[in-house]
Amino acid sequence: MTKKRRIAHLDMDAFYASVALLRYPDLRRKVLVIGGRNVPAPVKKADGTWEYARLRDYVGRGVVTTASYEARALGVFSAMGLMKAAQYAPDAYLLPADFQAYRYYSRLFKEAVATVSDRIENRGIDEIYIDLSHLAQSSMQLARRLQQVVWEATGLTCSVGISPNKLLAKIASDLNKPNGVCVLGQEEVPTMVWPLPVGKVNGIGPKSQQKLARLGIHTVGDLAQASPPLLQRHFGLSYAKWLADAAQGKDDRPIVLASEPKSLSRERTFERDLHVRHDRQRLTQFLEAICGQLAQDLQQKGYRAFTIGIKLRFDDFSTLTRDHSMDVPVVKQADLLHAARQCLRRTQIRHRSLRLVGVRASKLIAEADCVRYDRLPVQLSFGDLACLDTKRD
DNA sequence: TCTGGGGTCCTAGGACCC
DNA sequence: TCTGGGGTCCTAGGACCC
Repeated sequence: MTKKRRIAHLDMDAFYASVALLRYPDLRRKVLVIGGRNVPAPVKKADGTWEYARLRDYVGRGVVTTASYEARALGVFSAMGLMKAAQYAPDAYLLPADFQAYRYYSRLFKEAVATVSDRIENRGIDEIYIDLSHLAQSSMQLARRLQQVVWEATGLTCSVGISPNKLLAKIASDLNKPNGVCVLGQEEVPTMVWPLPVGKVNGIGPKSQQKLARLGIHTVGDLAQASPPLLQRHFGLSYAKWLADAAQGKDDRPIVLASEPKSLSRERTFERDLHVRHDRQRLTQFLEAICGQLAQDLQQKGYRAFTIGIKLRFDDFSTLTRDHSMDVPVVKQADLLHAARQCLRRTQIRHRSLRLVGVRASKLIAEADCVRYDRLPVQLSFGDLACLDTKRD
């Protein structure tokens, strides 16, 4: 019998937009959208005020990264194309993303949270799970305390959900946003969770929502009442079981305190589609640049990769991937590029137009663990290496 | 006026091995 | 003279998340 857990989910409120407001406070309570490539940074005028880009002037393929709550009220949401968002909110102020600033404030708020509990699972730049099981205070006290330390460290608000597991904590943190607190117990699942649309459950995305809707399942309550064989027929054994558990608020995933990256990647969507033959030079330049960035990322983070893959997105938005594995891990731009070209050779794309090219490094090995590869002739395989090891020892 | 960029995980089929 | 069965690794695609 394991001790009852107490898990918090802490979610920063409109994080990118809120960080921007720290620097540009005159945009507070304004309709504000963050996103896009080539969005001009604000310009300081002679009188000391700032001049901002407007959403209606944007041209390109960028999407909304974050919309302020005022912009959301007009129907603008994350991942929406900026040109489409401009239809809903043409007068919105538009700021480019500033990832350096986000990383800085991300570190600040996480460090502040660690003073309350250091059992933290990172879920990206603006949210975390926190294990509070070992603490004595009430959940409400802890939630308020978390909000307080984050506010004091950053001047930013967040929303906190506290529950017996990650699934419910995530749902809870969303219930009273922004600057909200919600303590949600297992026994409240029927009254608080069942009325919600299935899409509120982390793990049920657009595709599954559509499929569930076709079965007449719209709310979590509908899902809780669905017959197991029906779910199994449409979603397969394992996902059906997960769906049924989720509808009951059951989830025993642990808090993961540390993890190593599984892959690193870089990709680039072009301003206009590029034809594989006619725009060959431009494509080559992009591919080289992407491999250069990825090589830099690998070196900075201290990894090499046994597998390099490419990702191509065509003008019809369909996607193709190819992987190329090697016996010796690579990290240099020229080696990434060579591997990427090996992938490209296995495609038939001469007559197609591309909107995106990406390169991915996977099967990573820490730099510290592959010093040995430097001394080996390239012809030696991974298997040979194991032999050498045993002989040496 | 369609749809970014960085990730994780799952599935399914084929190769390969015993 | 028609063919097992399990395990594991690899690749490709897709769903999902922030």
